Amino acid sequence: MPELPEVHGYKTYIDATSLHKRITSIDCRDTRLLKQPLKDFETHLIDQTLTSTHRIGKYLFIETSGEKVLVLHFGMTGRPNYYKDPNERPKFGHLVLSFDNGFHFAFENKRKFGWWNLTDSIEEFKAEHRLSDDARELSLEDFMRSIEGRKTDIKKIIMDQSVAAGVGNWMADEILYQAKIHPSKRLEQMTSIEIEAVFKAMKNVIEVAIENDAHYSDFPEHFMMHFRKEGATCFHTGAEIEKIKVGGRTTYFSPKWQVLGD
DNA sequence: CGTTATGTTTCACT
DNA sequence: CAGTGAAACATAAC
Repeated sequence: MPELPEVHGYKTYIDATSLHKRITSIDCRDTRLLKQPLKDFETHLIDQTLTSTHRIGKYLFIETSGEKVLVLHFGMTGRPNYYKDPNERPKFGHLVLSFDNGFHFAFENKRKFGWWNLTDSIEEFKAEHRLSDDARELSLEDFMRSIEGRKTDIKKIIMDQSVAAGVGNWMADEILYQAKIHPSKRLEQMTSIEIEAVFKAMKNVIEVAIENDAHYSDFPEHFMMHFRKEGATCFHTGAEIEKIKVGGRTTYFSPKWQVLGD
């Protein structure tokens, strides 16, 4: 379930398990997960080691002892899995790196929307993909600058990876619930106070989610993740949560708490 | 069987 | 160029 906090956890996991071990082989069951030919990955990764990781939004960059940087995106259903016994290869571990210590790193991807790529530099990749700074690091000034003049729904704005890298669908709903802002509120109709409230809520949701290892049931009780579903009721108002579409994505909000105004 | 799902990219229109 | 809505990608789970 990878949005920023989940990928943060994956980074910690990979740092603790998979660095500084010589890569002996790559097993790819489905090359659709690779943005470049398998041969390229083998050329650049075999006999090398993973040396460090950097996360920007939902993207994880893994530097290697070779020339290239490995880029991972987990899609909607990806996660890493480090294991020893080959029989423990996860069902959806379509892509596996094996290390000289006998352990394996599986890139699990049930729905195959995740992928691997190779890049020369993180900065280059970031520019090519118009990726903003990570939402956790982003300054209010940069945030305000990048949304200036935009005319669309606030939810679409905060989910735009060129505005704040890392905010996905559940986080956007949570952020707007915490900020008491209707997801369809047009940016051009918002006051700077409201926009700042959204920014602060974004920062808070990220920190709370990371503190709790993205484990939703451990979130504070006033967090929407506990009632982000049809038929559930809002913690603050007791009113029923509504489900709508915003920017093509399913959106949950509390109509009495997040009032659209006129 | 039909619907839905945490994401990104592309494309045809306004 | 900015924004919109839909489609495409692929597949499990309800």
